Amino acid sequence: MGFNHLTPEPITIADRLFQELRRAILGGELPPGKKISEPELANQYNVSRGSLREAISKLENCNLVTRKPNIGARVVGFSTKQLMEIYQIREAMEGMAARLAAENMSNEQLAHLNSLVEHNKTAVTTQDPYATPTSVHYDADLDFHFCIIQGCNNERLQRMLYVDLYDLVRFYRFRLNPRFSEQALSEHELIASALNNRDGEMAELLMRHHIRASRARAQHHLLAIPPDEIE
Amino acid sequence: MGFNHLTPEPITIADRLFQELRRAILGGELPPGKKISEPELANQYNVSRGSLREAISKLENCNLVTRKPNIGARVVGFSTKQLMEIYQIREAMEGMAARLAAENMSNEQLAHLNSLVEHNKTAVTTQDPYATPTSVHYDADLDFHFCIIQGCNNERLQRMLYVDLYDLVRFYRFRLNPRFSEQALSEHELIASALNNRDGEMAELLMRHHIRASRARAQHHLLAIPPDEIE
DNA sequence: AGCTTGAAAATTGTCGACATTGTACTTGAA
DNA sequence: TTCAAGTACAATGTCGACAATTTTCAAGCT
Repeated sequence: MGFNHLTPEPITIADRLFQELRRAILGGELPPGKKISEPELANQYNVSRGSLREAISKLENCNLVTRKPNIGARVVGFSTKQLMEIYQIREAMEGMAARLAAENMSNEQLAHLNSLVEHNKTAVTTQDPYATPTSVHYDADLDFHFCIIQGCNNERLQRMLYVDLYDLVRFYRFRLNPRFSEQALSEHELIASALNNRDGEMAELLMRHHIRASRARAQHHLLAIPPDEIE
Repeated sequence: MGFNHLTPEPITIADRLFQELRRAILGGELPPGKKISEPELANQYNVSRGSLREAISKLENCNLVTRKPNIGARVVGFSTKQLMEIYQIREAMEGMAARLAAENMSNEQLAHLNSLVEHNKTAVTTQDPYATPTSVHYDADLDFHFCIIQGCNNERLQRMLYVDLYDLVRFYRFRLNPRFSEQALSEHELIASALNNRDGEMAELLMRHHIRASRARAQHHLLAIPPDEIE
């Protein structure tokens, strides 16, 4: 699973801890809403509580845990409302990112994006049995969005999407485990073609439509799940 | 100056430190790019380095300082490029916030917004000598945007704007000290009227236009400043 | 003079112990 | 039996000291 985005080398102990805990949360070992016990985890990972607290602080930045003074930290909770909120934010921010990418993306980045779309298309049509939705399509969708974000030439927008939002996206995606619809694929193709034409206005429109549609698909998918499994 | 947004009571020492340092950075006591010396500040505020480090961590969340492993923290730097990036992000996020506010804002919130606009209009037309641009108009603009954000009914969008972006906005605004143009006021009126009509589409369009225009005004204003005062 | 090397000083990272706050349980009375 | 208060326990907040790394600066060489 694509955990190694923007995490170069763990220099310090707190950094290493942060990455391991992040992985544990995104991978489901630490369930949503679980209390994070400082003494327990410090013991488990053989580090001091100070370093652990710094790691928790970083997790708070990614919105993967929430802390209350004198009470402690918990893994972020799962809620349909929050998921819908995230889609709204992505619609706005990634729409802008697509517009900027159309204007600023390098030709190399564009070529990479096209190869992603192409590769994904063949993977879907050939119905490779090993290309399960949880492995291939999954990361393919993420990679598509990451590639565009990377081309937007706005460092702060990139950082906000990467560290403030996309860990939450992964958090929900792992738990919802959505089938990657073929409709989403064709939406990707449309966006890519707008980017190839360097049409920022169109790219923003199509990206917003794509994310709104994804939100609707997720909502529809949620209705089919027994309510007791959610939240 | 409006520093007391979303800062209820300093429960813990680290919280208090965070607020004081935040104020120091936004108020200009700690200049952009200044190295943050842990021993020095810990001594100055009579706290342990541990608490100070936690406060610095919180400042990092607000994007007011940047930290590098084994090197230390610095107050965020001033750069025209970054300011323009922030305007682009605000255009996307606050545009969405305006759309959502049109749909979800309570009548009380709407009334408050109207009173803000009205009060601001009279303050401008009467040319009250005490209503200097740095005190009244200043916070008036911030309050206007905050009021709309508060009405958008998307908690995460609110938090992202408040904690991740608006401290940076204050950071730049304090240093640029822009004259509040009458054009901006009329743009506010237009946005308010769209919100009164509960027209989300129009509210988003007008908000985006307003922020894009503000960005152009800021850029124009920057060109009139000797380059050595910037960065 | 300018550059490289090396040691000394300062700064950041890490740790364990103490203080303070929250929590759970027991005990007692209505 | 149920609720309240108090006590004991556990978790978080805070601190000072030690270890590892970076920076500084002075000596030596080309």
